[in-house]
Amino acid sequence: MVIDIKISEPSLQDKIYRELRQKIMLGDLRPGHSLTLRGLAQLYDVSMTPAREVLRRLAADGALIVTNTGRFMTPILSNDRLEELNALRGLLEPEIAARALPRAHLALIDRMQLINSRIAQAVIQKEPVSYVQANLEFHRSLYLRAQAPAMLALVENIWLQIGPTMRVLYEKIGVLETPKHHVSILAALKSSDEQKLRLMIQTDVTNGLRMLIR
Amino acid sequence: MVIDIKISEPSLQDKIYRELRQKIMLGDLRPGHSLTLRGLAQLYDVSMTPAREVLRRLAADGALIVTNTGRFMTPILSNDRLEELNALRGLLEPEIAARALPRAHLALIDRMQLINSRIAQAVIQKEPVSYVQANLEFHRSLYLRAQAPAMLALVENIWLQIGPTMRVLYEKIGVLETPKHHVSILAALKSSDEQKLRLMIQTDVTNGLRMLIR
DNA sequence: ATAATTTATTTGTGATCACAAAGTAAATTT
DNA sequence: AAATTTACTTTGTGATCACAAATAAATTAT
Repeated sequence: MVIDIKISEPSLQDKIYRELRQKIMLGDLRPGHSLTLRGLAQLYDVSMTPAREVLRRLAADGALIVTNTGRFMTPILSNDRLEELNALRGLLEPEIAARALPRAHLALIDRMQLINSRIAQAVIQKEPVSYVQANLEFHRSLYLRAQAPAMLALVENIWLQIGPTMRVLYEKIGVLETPKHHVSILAALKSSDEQKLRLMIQTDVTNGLRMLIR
Repeated sequence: MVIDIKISEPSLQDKIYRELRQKIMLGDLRPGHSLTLRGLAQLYDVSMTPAREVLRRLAADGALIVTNTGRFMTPILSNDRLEELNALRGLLEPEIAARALPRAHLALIDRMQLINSRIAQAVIQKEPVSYVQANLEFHRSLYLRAQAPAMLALVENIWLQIGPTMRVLYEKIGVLETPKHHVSILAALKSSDEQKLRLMIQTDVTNGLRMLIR
């Protein structure tokens, strides 16, 4: 009997998809940035076929919008929409954080503390992209412990939609300060205080935008 | 000056996408039902190209899962996953309902009452599909008033994921009774009682599943 | 008979092409 | 100089094909 090791290599478009998705989430692309099939295909040295699938998938995710003439671009969010998306963060993230709390052992908290120092570094060096990246990683590393994949998927979906807009907001305002509620979040984790954790996550998300949008 | 009326006819794949999406949401397809490119293409009398895009978009929505060998099928949800998705409903739907409350005038309530009678009819005739359809329409007609498109999109996304599973659950248990909390929801709307509305939506969602899953 | 192997069929992926619609630049007219 | 028309380029859509991997069916061997 021959044992088959399943390799199941990721298809070509999957790699492009993940790469572009990451770029959008971290704000590498500005709002209104348009992407073309042939442009993307050329960039990754593939044919139009994988390129179009990637763009449509991202559009299905809300990472891109499709103009009424079929063009793809990163979304330009109205203030209303941005606030709605942020309200969703404020609704979902405290819940998923609370679910992660019982499973958040010390090693995780240490790692989050480390990530937090990376955020501080990004503030000093005034690098909005790595700031956003470290900030999201701070939250994600916690949420992963919730073992709630569907919930995390929704949260990341929202991050994806606000990515480009967050970038320009950070650029405009400047990354002035390290998120002050992160230490409170860490404290709430250490003391296993669910109510405090929910509140701190909530305010971190809410104030994060209020600071930007004024 | 000539005024151009933009027709912007929906592309061929958009029609197929919406149709299939609806089918899945309403439970026309059972969990584990597999869809093939050529099968779908033949069914709608198109080439493989539009068919594959539709399937990938639905997969991006979570309406379909992609096996590790690239096949498409409707998801078979574990109990954990189903409960997680239902918890998300319980989190999101009260919020969006509360947002709709100030805008819910009498005409809407009347319409919801009408839909509710359709649900009762479906119960009598033991038609799970039209039961699910009317039930979702009851909720959606309310949520539409919230003017929170991103929030509604997330809610519908969840409905989409649980569609096939709900169908079989209703088949197994049988559609025994009209959802008893709907009248309370309508009452809360009439009296503009936000707290009651939130609670009733919440219990309607929660009990709906508990009834099925035992 | 049952398990293992071979053969045949089905299936998704990526490439290439024609085509029409949309966008852009240039030219012409008013 | 401004507006309109014309010509040109870019772009997404859908179709068709070759190919390799996966699945199903048939065959052989134990």
